[in-house]
Amino acid sequence: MSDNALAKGYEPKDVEEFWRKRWEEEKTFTPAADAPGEPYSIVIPPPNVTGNLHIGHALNITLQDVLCRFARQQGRKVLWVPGMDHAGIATQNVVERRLAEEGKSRSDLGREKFIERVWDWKEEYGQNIRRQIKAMGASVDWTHERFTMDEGLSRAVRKVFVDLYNKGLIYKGDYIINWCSRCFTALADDEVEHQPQKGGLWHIRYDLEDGSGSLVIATTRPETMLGDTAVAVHPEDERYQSFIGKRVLLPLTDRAIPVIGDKYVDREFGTGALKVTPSHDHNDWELGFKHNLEFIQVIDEHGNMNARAGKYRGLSIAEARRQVVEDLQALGHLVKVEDYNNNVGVCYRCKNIVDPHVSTQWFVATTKIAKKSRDAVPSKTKIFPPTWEKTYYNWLDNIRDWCISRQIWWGHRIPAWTCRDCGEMMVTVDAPAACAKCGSVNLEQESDVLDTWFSSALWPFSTLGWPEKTRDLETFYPTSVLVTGFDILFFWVARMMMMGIEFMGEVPFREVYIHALVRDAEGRKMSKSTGNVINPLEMIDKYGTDALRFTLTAFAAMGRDIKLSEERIEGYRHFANKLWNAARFTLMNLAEYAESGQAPQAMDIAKAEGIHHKWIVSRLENIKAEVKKALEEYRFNDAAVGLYKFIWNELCDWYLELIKPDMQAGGEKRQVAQYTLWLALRETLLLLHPIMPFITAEIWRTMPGHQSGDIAREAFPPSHAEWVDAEAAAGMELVKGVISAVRTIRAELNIAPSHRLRLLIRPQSPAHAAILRENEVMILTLARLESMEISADLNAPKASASAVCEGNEVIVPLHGAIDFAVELARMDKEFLKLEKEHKMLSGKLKNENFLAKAPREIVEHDQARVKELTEAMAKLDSLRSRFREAAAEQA
RNA sequence: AGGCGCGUAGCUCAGAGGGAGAGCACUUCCCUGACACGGAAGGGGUCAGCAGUUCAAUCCUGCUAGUGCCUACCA
Repeated sequence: MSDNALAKGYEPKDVEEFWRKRWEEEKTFTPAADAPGEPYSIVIPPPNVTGNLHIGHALNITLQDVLCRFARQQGRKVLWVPGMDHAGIATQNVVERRLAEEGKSRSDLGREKFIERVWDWKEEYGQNIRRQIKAMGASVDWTHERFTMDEGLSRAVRKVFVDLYNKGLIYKGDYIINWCSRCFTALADDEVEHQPQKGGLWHIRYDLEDGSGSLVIATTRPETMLGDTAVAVHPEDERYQSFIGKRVLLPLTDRAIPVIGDKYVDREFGTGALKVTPSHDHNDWELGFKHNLEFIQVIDEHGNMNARAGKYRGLSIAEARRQVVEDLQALGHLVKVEDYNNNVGVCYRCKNIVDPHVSTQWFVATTKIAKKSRDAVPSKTKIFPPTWEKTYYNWLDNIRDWCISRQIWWGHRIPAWTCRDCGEMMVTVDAPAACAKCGSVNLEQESDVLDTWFSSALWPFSTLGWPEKTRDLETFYPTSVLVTGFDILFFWVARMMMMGIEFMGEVPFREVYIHALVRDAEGRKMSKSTGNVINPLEMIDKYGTDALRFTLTAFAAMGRDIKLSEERIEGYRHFANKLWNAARFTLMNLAEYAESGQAPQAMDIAKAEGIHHKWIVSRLENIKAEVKKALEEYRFNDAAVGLYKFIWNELCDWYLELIKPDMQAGGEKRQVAQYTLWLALRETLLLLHPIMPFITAEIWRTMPGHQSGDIAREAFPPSHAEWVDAEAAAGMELVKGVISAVRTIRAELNIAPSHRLRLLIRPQSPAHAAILRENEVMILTLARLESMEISADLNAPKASASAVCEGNEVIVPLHGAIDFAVELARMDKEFLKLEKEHKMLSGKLKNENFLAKAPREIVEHDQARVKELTEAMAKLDSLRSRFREAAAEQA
């Protein structure tokens, strides 16, 4: 494409490729170490390295990019750090699946080989993610790219681990965790999905040891009774009060277990008596400690009954359940079985049922450090929109210690070594050469790795070089804002807050902007399994990146879900094309500057001739302020929609049309129009650039005066208070109104566009007459008139179509075959509209309370409007009567 | 169970305590020298229901019925 002629329609592909390459080669978005300006920084929420970017990422990236580009325009020193997350379980899963296709399992390879394999995959997939981030036009600094398992970050992870351990904030302990016996790993609470499932509620009779009676418990998991160590009832439950303190015989076993009282028990549920299995239920675990009960594990980590289950040993959970129920029935202990639907926890990746299981795990004592993070909001970190604060508080207030060990291979291996000889445990950043206690070199490292979120929690400072005291860290920490979806507010945002405060002594970000979740047309979360994903790359391919970005930005109203439809993207592609063509028009009309590449001679528009020029710069000034304010307040959609309306409905629909006569007139008129047009386009491009970087960059470099420059390096257009001109704006409204009135008459009466009309105007005032006369050429052109006559006492033919516009009678004499009925209907409709408003307002003005209590401006405004309406109605009515007479004569 | 949110034009969604908006779809006319990915002119909504606060409510408050999400739990 040559530099000075734009193609007829906007073709995004080549343009985007050109700019992606140029921005990358020129390192446009790498801030110079000595760059001036107040630092502004964002760390990207690192996408999963094996994932594919979905539309949610596209939204996330777009919004961050809008902020970064806007910040650069404001003269800030901007750093946007890109990177990826190793996503432990998810990534290992992907690789394991691939191995399975080759008929291998990870144990075939062994730990080291397997991890090598994962690194290979990482390189391959990482390239994919990188390409997608680039496709979005993200102005990240690739020289700062990080990976949660690169060397620096791994070191940061170990350092944090060791420090927390030494402070007593990391500990190893038994805990009841969610265990997936298929993946053979612990799962965090948020890795467990709940699925409704049909099951039963078994009522089982337990007899008192002293033979004085019995009680019936209800359970959904009868097989766990083998591990029961108590029965709990509500202490105020009259049915069972007398049982408390006694013992019952546990059927199928030879054990007697106590009956305890605890308010936790829900009297309404089941029988009101609860069997307590501390080793196989989260709540029972708590009860076990509270009441000092015995902990008996009857199920092993494979999901099979163990030796403590006696004769049931070796059975799977399902088999054991069947067998236990059968035996209970045989012994007469089974009272009844009800159908019961409950939610079972399943593993989020393999959908296997997750069972509570006691095992030794590592924990971060988040219960001890959560408060500082809570207190930092909103004083140190503000959350937008603020409604999310409550959610954040709620989570931190109910936080439990964080289980950070995972029984997988891919991830940060826990930096703890145990001496095989003396059992001493050492927690150190670097592998110890020998046991600190006995000197043995026979050491073994923990096999578990850390939860992925552990390294993610350090992201804001680890990516900037911590634990070294780097210049980046000094300059860019705390980061300016974190942009993310609410789905990871807890396990990511809150944890970053904790770690940032703990290790940097300062919150990781000044602001958090929570954006919507993108859902499909039915409002479902997009996911690969439901097959409802909208692939951003496909959208980019079809409609261009800018159209996609604009759509996402226009949709990004705070706190709402986005139901994206492809039609919407298509609609905004039209917008890109519209802008493109406005640029073509501009270049075409600046032909004489093309050769020299010089900008048109600057002039003072505020003092120039022509209210249309004054009007457009006045409007430009408004939109400039509007966009700036909107972006500062994270009202992305307001910025986008405001620009859309300005560009399409004002710049294109009116201004470009209004200056056509000037361009043809030549001379000074043309020069003023050229300069103003150039200026308006220039500033509009700057305003739109953060949202639509590619098309604005491309148009920018073809404009005279820009010497093929890069709009990404330009500042936000300065404000010009002197451009704001209410008078010009009002004048233009009048001119536009008259033109529209004529157009309406033409359309309703079906008058061919090629037919030039005569226009008569009885003006509302000499001032109005003057404005209309001054702008005669524009009116003639845009309304397609043969002539325009303005006079207070002109003689209008009776057979005229007419309208009233701001008190001016607009009259179009008709000749030839006129459909009187159509015109009468039109005038009636117009009159009715006025009448309706008049009636409403005058009614309001008769209300004494309104007059007494409403603000004066409102009352005055309404009074003025009523006066205006009254006049307009009178004029319209008289015009209508004359037309009726003409109609009668015709008949 | 608790928390949060939503109901506005046929569809997808903005919006503000005082004259109801956009995109797409629809109707009529037009290939007018930037653009048919276009232009001009239109049609279409008791802003879920009920009650309250207010001079004024679609916007604030409460309730009802509906709907969605999040968190916890469901022995």
